[in-house]
Amino acid sequence: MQKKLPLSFYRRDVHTVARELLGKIFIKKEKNGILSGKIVEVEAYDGRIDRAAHSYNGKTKRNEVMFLGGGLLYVYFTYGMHYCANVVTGGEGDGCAVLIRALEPLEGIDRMAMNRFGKTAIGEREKLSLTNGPAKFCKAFDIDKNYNGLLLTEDIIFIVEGDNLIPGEIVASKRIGIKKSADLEWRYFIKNNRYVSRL
DNA sequence: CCACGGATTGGCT
DNA sequence: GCCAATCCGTGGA
Repeated sequence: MQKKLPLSFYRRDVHTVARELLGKIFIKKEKNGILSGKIVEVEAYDGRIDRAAHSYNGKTKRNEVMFLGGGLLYVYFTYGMHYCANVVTGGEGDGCAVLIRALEPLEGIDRMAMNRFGKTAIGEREKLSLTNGPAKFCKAFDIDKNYNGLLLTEDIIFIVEGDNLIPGEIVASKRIGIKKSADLEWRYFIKNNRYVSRL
């Protein structure tokens, strides 16, 4: 097993971290085994200048984890039924985070299938939609508010080295599903990867 | 106190 | 492509 990314990886510029997270392996250790996947799509949020960021209007109970500094997991609940997970970046007080939008499933696919569809026998179409969206990935990995504020250098949820991408493999585009600061091209994804949520 | 709407998804037309 | 589902944080009265 590869070494966990250190705190210093996360405590940098949010766009640098967002781009470098692509190709890396997101891992959750459970009693029954490991769930893992390659990160293929992310979005950057910067509360200092970005009106779409939850942290834009300052610290609240919901977003406080975003202000605690790089290396924490920020999990929020939305639309009355979905969780989404972010990696906090930068320094304390910055209010920056990278939303994990999609993974390519690697280990524990049967358990992801159970979490998403309630069965292990899935076809190609279902496999492709296991983790190709921020709430789908949280459902597959059974990530909810209990994981909010978790330190990514602990032995529960963490990220390790994976594929080394060349700049030409990374595409930047507008972020999905937001109305404010909608023109910023702060979504990054791996070109031609089948598990990206949308083109 | 109350109303609004959201970093989404899946089902139906 | 359109829209309902379903909570709760947030902001205004």
